[in-house]
Formats: sequence, structure tokens, C-alpha cells
Amino acid sequence: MITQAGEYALRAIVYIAQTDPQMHSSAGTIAAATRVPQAYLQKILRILTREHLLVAQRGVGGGFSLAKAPSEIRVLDVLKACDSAPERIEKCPLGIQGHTQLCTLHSLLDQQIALVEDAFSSTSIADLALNQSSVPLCDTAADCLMQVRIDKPKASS
Amino acid sequence: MITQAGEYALRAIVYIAQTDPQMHSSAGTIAAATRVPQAYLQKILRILTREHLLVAQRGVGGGFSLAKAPSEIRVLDVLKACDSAPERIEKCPLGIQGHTQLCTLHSLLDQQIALVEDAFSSTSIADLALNQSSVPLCDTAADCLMQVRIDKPKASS
DNA sequence: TGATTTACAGATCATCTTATCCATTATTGG
DNA sequence: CCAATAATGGATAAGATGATCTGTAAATCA
Repeated sequence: MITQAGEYALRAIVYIAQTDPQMHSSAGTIAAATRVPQAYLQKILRILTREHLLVAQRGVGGGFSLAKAPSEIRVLDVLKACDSAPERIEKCPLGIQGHTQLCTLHSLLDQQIALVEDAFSSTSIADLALNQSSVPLCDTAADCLMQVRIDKPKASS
Repeated sequence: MITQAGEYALRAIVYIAQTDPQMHSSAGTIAAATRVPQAYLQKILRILTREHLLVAQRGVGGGFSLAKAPSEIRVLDVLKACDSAPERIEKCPLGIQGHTQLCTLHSLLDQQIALVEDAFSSTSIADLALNQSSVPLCDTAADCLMQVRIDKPKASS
């Protein structure tokens, strides 16, 4: 349905939307919380930053935060950013001249794509972020942060 | 949405459904008509035969034909045969213990998958095959056959 | 200024999907 | 039996996606 990169991007951006808007989340923290390979996630976060869905901050206390309000980011925007959005079938995939209308098969396929695209277009990250009645994406932010700290003991040399 | 193999498989099976049920269509003929690389299509046709959606016949006049009535073959069956069917999200993709319910994000994704699966499950090949009111998948069978013949001149050595 | 943190950039690797090629086997027709 | 046709099987190549690694640049803190 969507690519792995698209799935990872959505996890990351939903996670960030659930954290304090003032804070930055580092790639390592997000990776641990969302169970995504960190090195790969970093590339995806870079893409989302380039596409102005996130803002990045380097150095101590840095990381990533949303570039806009969660309600202003559509699921479709995130998927488009990492080339994972469903693409409508514009013209005959067989490349037959004169087939100006889609055949029955491709009409069916395009119709399904259209429905999915609609759903992703009308759902914002705010709709997916944690609230009273929703089920959380991952364990609580506190848990995740703890886990990261535990993994990094002080070097003693 | 679906893989290339799935798309090719559907093209092929819809094409065959539009031909005389008594006749066999060779891989070369189907490939030319549906604009699919012949060598690759042959592997897909083999899969569809193994899965008992098609029957194969070797030798002169041989080729492929449907194993059942077009109305008895669902789009979903064809996609499943070539591992291109949308897969429901059964459990938390993050692998978090205790997440017995899907989070809001994955509920959205699973819901879309379910809708598409439903559509593909309730549409048969008969629904896609040529009839009075439908748009054809490819050029007429006659055209396609001609094209194949033209491409194969008699060897003269 | 120096050390630490963290994002950035590019190269590389692995895996999966897509696609090609060639030899072999079965079937038909003369 | 021989020749032609067409599916089958397996090996291999090419491309895209997913994932890793290493070094560099920027920011913070002491």
C-alpha cells in the first residue's frame, strides 16, 4: 500500500506531534520510540526537513520538530515527500494511442487509488496524534527517553 | 498500490477472458497485446497456471486459457497468486507488547487496505472483460495477432 | 577555546523486484 | 521420424528500495 519509507516517515512525524512542541526530538530518540533503524530514519528525517515538514536543530538539545501545526500537515503531504503517495492513473498504461478513456480494469484500479488518496488527503497529523480517545503509536515518550539513556553509559577511560 | 507483476497478471487474464474460450493464447500473443515484456510475462503466466487460474497447453496451437469461468475468478485471487494483494495490518507493526489494539495511524492505514481488499474481492474478471458498454483493455485480438505475425519473417538460410 | 552533541552528506552494501536469456520438454503436423 | 511451436526451468543481470557506515559541519556548554 505504502512504502517502508512512507510508513517510517509517518511514524516519526506522528511521534513528534505527540511530544512537547517546544522540544526537539533527536533522530536517536525517534528511532528508538518508533522502532525504525536509526541510520535509515535519519535520511528520511532529512527529506522531511528539506520538504519543510520538519525543522532541524543541530547540537546539544537539538533534533527535529514540526514546521507547522499538526492540523496543517496532511498524511498525503508526508507520503508525497518521500515518494510513497499513491499515484492516480492518468492515461492508458499500455500506451495505446486513442485510448483516451481508461479501460474497465484500469478504471477499477484508479478508483481505488482515488479513494485512498482522498482519505490520506483529508486526514491530518493532528487526527492521528494522541488524545483522550486514541491509542498511542508507541510507548510513552518518558519510556523511550529512559531507554535511550540506559543504552549510553558514561565512558570511563 | 499493486506491484508490476500484479498489474501484468491482471492485464493477461483480462485479455484471455476477452478471447474465444475454446482457443489458447500464446505468451507471445498476450505479451504483444498487453504490452508486457514477453519473457517476464511468461514467468507470471507460469505462476497463474501453478495457482490453477489458467491452464497451459504446449505445442502448436497451444498457449493459455482460463481454468474457470471469468465470473469465478476474483481480482483478489489474481493478485494473491503473484504476492501483490494488499495485506491487512493484523498487529502492531512496531512489535510493542501489549499493543493489542492498532494505534490511530495504523488503524487508518488498515482501514484503507480493507476497503481496497473488499473492492478487489467483490470484482471478478467477468466484471472487467469486454461487453457492450465497456472500454477495451487493448487493441482488438485480430490486430494483436497480425502484429505478432509481422514480427516473425520466415528464415531464409 | 575545546569537548560533546547532533544533524548532514555521500559512499557503500544488501535485498527484492523486474527483466532477460538459454537450454529443455512436451505437443502438433507433415 | 523430423521439424516447428510453445510452455517450462533455471541462471543471471539490471534497477529500485531498504539499510549501514564513516566522516564532516554546526551548535551548545563548560
